[in-house]
Amino acid sequence: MEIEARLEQKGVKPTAIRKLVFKALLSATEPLSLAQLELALETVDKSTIFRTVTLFLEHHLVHAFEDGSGSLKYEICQNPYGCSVEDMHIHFYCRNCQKTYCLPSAHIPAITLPEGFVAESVNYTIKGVCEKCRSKEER
Amino acid sequence: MEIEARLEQKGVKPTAIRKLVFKALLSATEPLSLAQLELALETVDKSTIFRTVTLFLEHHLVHAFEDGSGSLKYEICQNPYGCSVEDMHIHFYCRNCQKTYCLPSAHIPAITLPEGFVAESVNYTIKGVCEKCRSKEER
DNA sequence: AATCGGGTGCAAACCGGTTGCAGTTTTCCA
DNA sequence: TGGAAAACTGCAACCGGTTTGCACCCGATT
Repeated sequence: MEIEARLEQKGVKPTAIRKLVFKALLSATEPLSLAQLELALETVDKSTIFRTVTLFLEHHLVHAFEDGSGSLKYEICQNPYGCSVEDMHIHFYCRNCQKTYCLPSAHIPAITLPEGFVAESVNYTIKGVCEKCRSKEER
Repeated sequence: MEIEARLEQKGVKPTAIRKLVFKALLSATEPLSLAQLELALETVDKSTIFRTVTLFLEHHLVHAFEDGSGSLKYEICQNPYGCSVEDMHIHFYCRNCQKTYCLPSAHIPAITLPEGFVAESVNYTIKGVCEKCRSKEER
């Protein structure tokens, strides 16, 4: 199975729960928080989910970022063979409906850091109001 | 006094504590968390500091962002007459020494949002290791 | 001086995230 | 094949940052 292979490829033993968590993140239409994962996987304990996504993080299966909602969001790395800084995209968080949009067309513009600084991860998030909510507000 | 004028200009009554908080943020060499403000202003209660910066936020005297440290950082808006999205700069957070650097030379490259989306704030943060910490690590 | 409303301190609640521990399952080797 | 060791999971408690309820205080206004 596809999911199993991706876990194994990164050195993560594909237990039943891990496959569930991975699948939930894969099939979600947006990056998910721990709470959202907990909701989606009612049978699984939150500490297990936490440890699972932490494991995924360490093995570069997913990445995490803060979108301005106050909680971390987790997202599957697009590139199965390693998710580099350049691959990261911008996120848009709607303060009204609380949905987090990926803007995959918008790659994060690179910045030249001061001499000696080393970037390990990048977070570019825009907060505002999405199209749907704005058209509602205007009425 | 300068500080008093800036508070009043934005419709914030300049109480003694508010001036203290504003001054602390102004004179800091980096954006500060609530905990850091609490430390800098030992006589002031943390809930008061919280309500003060929240008030500042509402009146666009400061802006807040999450730098990857786990806590929000507050920073005086550079432009006293309103802090627009274009004025925002990039932050660098060192996971080793936990210092947050402003990279004011690096204005955030603009992104064209999908039709109908409205940006209200922007957060572009890079996490990694700063020059000082890196040279230490290498020894 | 009495009154009123905003400002402040204290304590407690809250919430997302994290950990300790015990029970269960899997692995692996004698 | 049995049985110990290691890995995985659930439960409950904890933690730190943030937020709120409430009572008191203080300055402004009548």
